[in-house]
Amino acid sequence: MANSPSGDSMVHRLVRVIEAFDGEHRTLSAAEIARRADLPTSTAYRLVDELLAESLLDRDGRRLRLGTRLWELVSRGSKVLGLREAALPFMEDVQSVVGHHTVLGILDQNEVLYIERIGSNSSTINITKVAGRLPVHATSTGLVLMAFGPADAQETFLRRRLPRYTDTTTTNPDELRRRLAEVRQMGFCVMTGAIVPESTGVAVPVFNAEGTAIAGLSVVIPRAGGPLQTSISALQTAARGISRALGWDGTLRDAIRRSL
Amino acid sequence: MANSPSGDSMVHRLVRVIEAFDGEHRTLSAAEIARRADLPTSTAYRLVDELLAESLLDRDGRRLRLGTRLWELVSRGSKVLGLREAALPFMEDVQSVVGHHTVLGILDQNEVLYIERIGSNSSTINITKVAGRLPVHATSTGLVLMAFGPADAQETFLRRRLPRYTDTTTTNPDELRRRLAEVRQMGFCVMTGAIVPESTGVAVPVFNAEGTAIAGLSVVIPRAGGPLQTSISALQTAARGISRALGWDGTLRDAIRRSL
DNA sequence: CACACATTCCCGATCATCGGGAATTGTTTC
DNA sequence: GAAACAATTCCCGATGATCGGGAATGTGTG
Repeated sequence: MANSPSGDSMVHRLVRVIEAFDGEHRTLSAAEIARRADLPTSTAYRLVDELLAESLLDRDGRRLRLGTRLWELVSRGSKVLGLREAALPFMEDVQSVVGHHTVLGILDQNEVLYIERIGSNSSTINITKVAGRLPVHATSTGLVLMAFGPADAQETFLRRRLPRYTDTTTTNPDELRRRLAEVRQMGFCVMTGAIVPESTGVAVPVFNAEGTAIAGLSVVIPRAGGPLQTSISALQTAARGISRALGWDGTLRDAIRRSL
Repeated sequence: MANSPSGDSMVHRLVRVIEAFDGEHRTLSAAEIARRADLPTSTAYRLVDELLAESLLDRDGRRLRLGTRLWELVSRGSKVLGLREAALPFMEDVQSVVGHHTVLGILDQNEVLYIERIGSNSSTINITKVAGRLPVHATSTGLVLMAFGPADAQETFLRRRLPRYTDTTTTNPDELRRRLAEVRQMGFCVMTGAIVPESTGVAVPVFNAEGTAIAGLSVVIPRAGGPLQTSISALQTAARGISRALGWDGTLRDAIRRSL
């Protein structure tokens, strides 16, 4: 059976090609793409040609990189850019008060995807990366997103097997349920050393018009015990500002929530 | 000749689908995609299915949006994110001194592509958009990129027919050549009302290790005549900072340039 | 110069893609 | 609530774009 096309779809191959590029491999040669995407040589070369023709890849000599046109297309249409732009000014406010890393994350495929970060360029360990992912159960952002997010997401989340990172990582479903309830009651989440010790996250939800959390805003501070209350109120003010900037005036809903 | 596949490649169709989404159309139904991408209905539906399978599209009821996974993949591998992250802190510095819109742009396909903007949320008309394009010859950012960019780009640029936007837009090749020389000599570019009247751009180049401009940093101010010198030195300090942050220590080159 | 590797080019077989059409479901409108 | 309209899903045969092995050529390296 000599020339049989492999079963997977064209799109999937393209994804593999794009996935071949990452933070450590911003430029690749065609042969490297073939290897990393596990494609037959000639197939890889043909795909690269097609992508070049559409400017989805840029060529510099024999090195290839993801095209800026691709970034442009995706950014224009994705909701990420809008969210990021709405949030940035408020994140700066938080930053000026709290002074450590300020991070914005959303829920995607049962993980936290970080879409923006501004940081004092030294202070704390920066485990969060823009366009990077972390597990829901081990991050403060993850828990607020889960606590105030859509109900169906919570179900599937609690049904999954969760990995431990340090001895303070909570993986037990019942305990997580308890923590989620707590977060819902308090309106924020503090989590210490669930992935790396000596690093505390404080997160609050950013609500949409329906009152579901669509993003989590958080600060990462060196250790617990600082003036938490200051951070929390700065975060909450900012979160409300972001909602308003996005045209989701949460005032009414907030009032209801508070009066309960 | 009933069922003949249309001539264009798969990738091109996918691009058309992605292009169907933009700032005004962040969510589309499958039928809208078919119309906007000019695809036969059943083809569009099949493509949408494939894209959903790879999470390149997200589905919300019957509305579709560009998947955050797509944004993630592209951002991770693209040089844009790195540049943006390196630049942001310095842009904030500029912002705090100058107080109007501060913008970062790069050259792509003979146009200026803006990749970051921070702005006083009211002051000036914001013609620049993140992930938006403007022509080279009518923007200050465009001219610095051209003046200090790779030589071959200049050739093709000057050979092209250029549109006028206002009566101050420079389209004459010889005059442009003169302006480019001027920019090279001064080290910055000031341009007033070349696209919309009453809006002045001031731009400086951000150099890479080889001494070619890879980005243009600029501020947009309401009208000419303000304390230009302040803006320019703020921009230049920032630009040097960005180069350094990217690991391209421009000190040596700057010294050479200055001593000429 | 020899060797390894990257890149380009060629080509026949195969099967995923194409798109018309019809059936089904959902949404407006009067 | 019924009719008119649009959106979505499903089916299926014909077609040609895609597949990938292989050979030739280019590039760099010790």
